[in-house]
Amino acid sequence: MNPIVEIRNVSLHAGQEVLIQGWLYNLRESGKLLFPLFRDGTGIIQGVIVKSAVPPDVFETARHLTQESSVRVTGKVREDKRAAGGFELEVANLEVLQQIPAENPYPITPKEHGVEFLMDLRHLWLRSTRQHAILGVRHEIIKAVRDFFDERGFTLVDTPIFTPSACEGTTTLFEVNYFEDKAYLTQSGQLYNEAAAMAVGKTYCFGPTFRAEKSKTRRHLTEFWMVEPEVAFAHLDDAMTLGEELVAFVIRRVLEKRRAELKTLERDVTKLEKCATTPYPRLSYDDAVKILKEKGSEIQWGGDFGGGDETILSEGFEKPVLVHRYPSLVKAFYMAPDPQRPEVALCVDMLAPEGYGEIIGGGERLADYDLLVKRIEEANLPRQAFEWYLDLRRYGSVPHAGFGMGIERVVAWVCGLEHVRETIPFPRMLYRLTP
RNA sequence: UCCUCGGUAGCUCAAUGGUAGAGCAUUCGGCUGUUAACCGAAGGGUUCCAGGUUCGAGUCCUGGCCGAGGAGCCA
Repeated sequence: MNPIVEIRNVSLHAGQEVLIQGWLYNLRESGKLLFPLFRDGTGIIQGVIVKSAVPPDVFETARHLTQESSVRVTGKVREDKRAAGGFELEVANLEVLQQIPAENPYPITPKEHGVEFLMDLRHLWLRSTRQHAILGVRHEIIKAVRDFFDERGFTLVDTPIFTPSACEGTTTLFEVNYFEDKAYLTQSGQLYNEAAAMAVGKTYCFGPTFRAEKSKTRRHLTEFWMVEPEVAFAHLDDAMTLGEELVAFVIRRVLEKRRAELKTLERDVTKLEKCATTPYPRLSYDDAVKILKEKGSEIQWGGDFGGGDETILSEGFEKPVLVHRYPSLVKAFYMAPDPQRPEVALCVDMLAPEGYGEIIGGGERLADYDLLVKRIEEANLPRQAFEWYLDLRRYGSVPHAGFGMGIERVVAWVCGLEHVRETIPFPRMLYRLTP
């Protein structure tokens, strides 16, 4: 029996006869020669079939293989500079598991396709090299995020996806039936994270998040993944430092482990290399408004940045930039005010370079019981729903800070993608619930 | 919700108000080193839907549906 070999490992088997299990990626033909490309999820290898060297039925079977038909192929691995990847497979035999009929061929051809067509066929689109590379980078980013927090003594504490009410009361939530009651899909693990931080000191949650906003831009999904650390006894500066160290760690890891994928995506890695070290530039909201006004933005002090403003700001820096101390009025009720200037909050947004915009948002939480009660009332939130949250200020309240990082926006930035819809296997958007 | 653009072969797109076409995909043929191979041939159409103008509509008009980009909105 020939050993079953993954294509990524064929170089270890040069000169040996092996078995590869996969799919036909493409087939080129040149007279009595066939060049089938096989993929198996770990890579692509070119096969060579010489008509005179194999039984006639093997040649005929191979000649009629259709794109994405599933096969088991045996053959000898040989180093050859003429093959992409440096190795090719001298095919000796070929077992077809399923031949896709010519009347109903695989719909995604090696040529160009439109976004709508590819999104309708997202379940098949994932097989293409480009999507494959993005999935690999996404995996590496998630792994790096977990390693980062695990190595620093954080405890993963999962927060609920069904929630009884709005966490913040500002954004639109997805409502679901919960037996005789109503529940909402979480928009943030934030409040539960604060409870966890009071229990274990340093915590993070990592899971899906849902927002029912009718946003239709390249930066928005209705379902996306967010990692949210929360640290007891931490202040705004600690959150900023943690954020920049996390992002730099992730960038270093991807540069170290996923060069091949970044090359497939034609990513300019020199731009990422500049972001692999800290510190990142820090900018107060006041200074950011000044810069934006100089560059012609309509922004006035007190207003939140629009998408265009974020782009202008981030384009001024080669590294991600930390914008801190926004006006309290545009931020959530639980943000701690700056004791020096109560009109601004101890919060921070990290804007990725190259116009990718906000990837992190967070800051120091309001630890004072009386002030928190006041803010809940000012925000017209149902006090009763927040009694458990107020307990965190009744029983041993301490300063604490944290943030949320949107995984898809980070993946889009690292991969250099136009749109976040390609960063998640099955995107959920305003007008997209299938497949 | 608003603005802009679009919808023609399985896919990507052409077509001055006057015979609906190309490339890719599929099938067949040619080629012993191809690299999104190449060369030749064939099959393949409710031009998004409904109305209207016209001798004649893929093209112009009205309404609708669907999509894309953006705005608003959005830690």
